[in-house]
Amino acid sequence: MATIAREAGVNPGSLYHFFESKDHLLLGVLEFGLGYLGPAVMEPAEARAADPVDRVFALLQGYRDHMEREHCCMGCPIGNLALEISDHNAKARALVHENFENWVARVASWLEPDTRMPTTVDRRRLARFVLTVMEGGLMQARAAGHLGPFDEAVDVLRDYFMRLGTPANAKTHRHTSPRAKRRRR
Amino acid sequence: MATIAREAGVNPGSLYHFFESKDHLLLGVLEFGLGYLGPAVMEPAEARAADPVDRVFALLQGYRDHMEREHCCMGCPIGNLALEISDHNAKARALVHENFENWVARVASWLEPDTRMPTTVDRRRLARFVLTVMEGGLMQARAAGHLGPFDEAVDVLRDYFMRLGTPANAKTHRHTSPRAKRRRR
DNA sequence: GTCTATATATTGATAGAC
DNA sequence: GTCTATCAATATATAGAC
Repeated sequence: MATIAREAGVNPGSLYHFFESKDHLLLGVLEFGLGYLGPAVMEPAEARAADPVDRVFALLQGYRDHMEREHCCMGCPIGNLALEISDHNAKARALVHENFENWVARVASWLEPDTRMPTTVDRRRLARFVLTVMEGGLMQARAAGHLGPFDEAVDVLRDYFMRLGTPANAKTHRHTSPRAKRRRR
Repeated sequence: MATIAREAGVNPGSLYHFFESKDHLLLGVLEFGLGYLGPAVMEPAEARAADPVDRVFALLQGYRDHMEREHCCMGCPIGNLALEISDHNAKARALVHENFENWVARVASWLEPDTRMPTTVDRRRLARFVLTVMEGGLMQARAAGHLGPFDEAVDVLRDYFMRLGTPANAKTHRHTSPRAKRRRR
C-alpha cells in the first residue's frame, strides 16, 4: 500500500478514501484490467495487422516490446497476479479468470473467420493456447533475464500455425531477422 | 516465516538456527528444488513410459494429478516463485532459472533419441516449449479453479507432436477417454 | 539444537484537523 | 477529498535459558 501511494504521489492514508481495504484495491486493479485490455493491448495489435494470424503474432510482439522496455522485468500483470493471489481469495481469482477469458475471447474472434485453417480447428481452444504460450514464455523470460525463452516459444508456436495451414506474415518473423543475431542465448 | 515454522512443527525462532534470514530460506528452497526434480518428478515419468513422447505426456499427467489432488490449488512451486520473486532478487531469480534449465535439459534428453521427428526439430527448444505450455496451462487452471484450461493446452500440444510425426500413445489421451466426460467446462 | 520471550521493523488501517 | 499523525497488527529477527 505504501508503495502504491508513493508511486501515485498521494499520502498513504488517502488510498482508504477510495478503497476500503488492501483486498478491495486488488479487486479494483483486476476490474481495471478488464477495461484496459481492449484499448491498450488488443486494439494496437488489430491496428498493426488485419490478417488473423499476423494479428496474433503482432499481439505477442506487443508483449515482447513491453518486456524489452522493462528490461525483462514485470511481464504480464495479470499472469503475475494469477500465481501470487492466494487460492482462498475467491473474488480476486474469479477476476483473474475473467481477464483471461476476456483475452481468449478477443483472440478467438480474430481467428474465427480465418479460411486457411481447417474448420475442425477449435478457434477458442487455439486462442487459449496462444495465451498459454505467451504466459509460459514470459515467465521463463523473466526468470532468465532475457527474451530468449519467449522468442523460442513464439518460434515454435509459429511453426504450429504453419502446420495448421496458416503461415504468419514474414514481417512478424522477428527472430529470424538479422537483428535477432544480437540476441543472447 | 511463521507459517513455515508452524507447518514444520517447530518454533518460529528455530528457523534462524538453519537459515540466517527469510531470503536465505528462499534460496534454500530453490536449491532443494534442484535435487528434488529428478527423484520426485522426472523419474516417475521415466518409469511410467519408455517412449520419448509418451514420457513427455506422462510428465504432464503427473502435474495434472498433483493439481487435482490439491483441488486446483498450488500448481508448480517453481512457476509460482518465478512470478512472485522480485526482479531485484538476482540470486533467487538465477536459481529459478536454473530449476527451469534443469527441467528442460532432462526432457530434452528424452526427446533427443526420438527417430520419428525430423532431425531438423530442435529437441531442446521443443522441451522448453513443453515447459512453457505446462506452466501457462497450470496458471490458467489455477485461475479457473478447474483443470479445463490445462487439459486443452495439453490437447493442442499433443496435436503439435502428432504433426511433428510423433503421435503419443493412446493411453496418454486422458482427455478423450470416457472419464473425461465428467470434466467441468 | 530447541525453547520461551521479546525486541524491532514494516504494514494495514484509522482519526480528526483542514 | 486530502493531510498529518498515529494506532494496531503482523512479521522479521534476536537473546538467553535450557
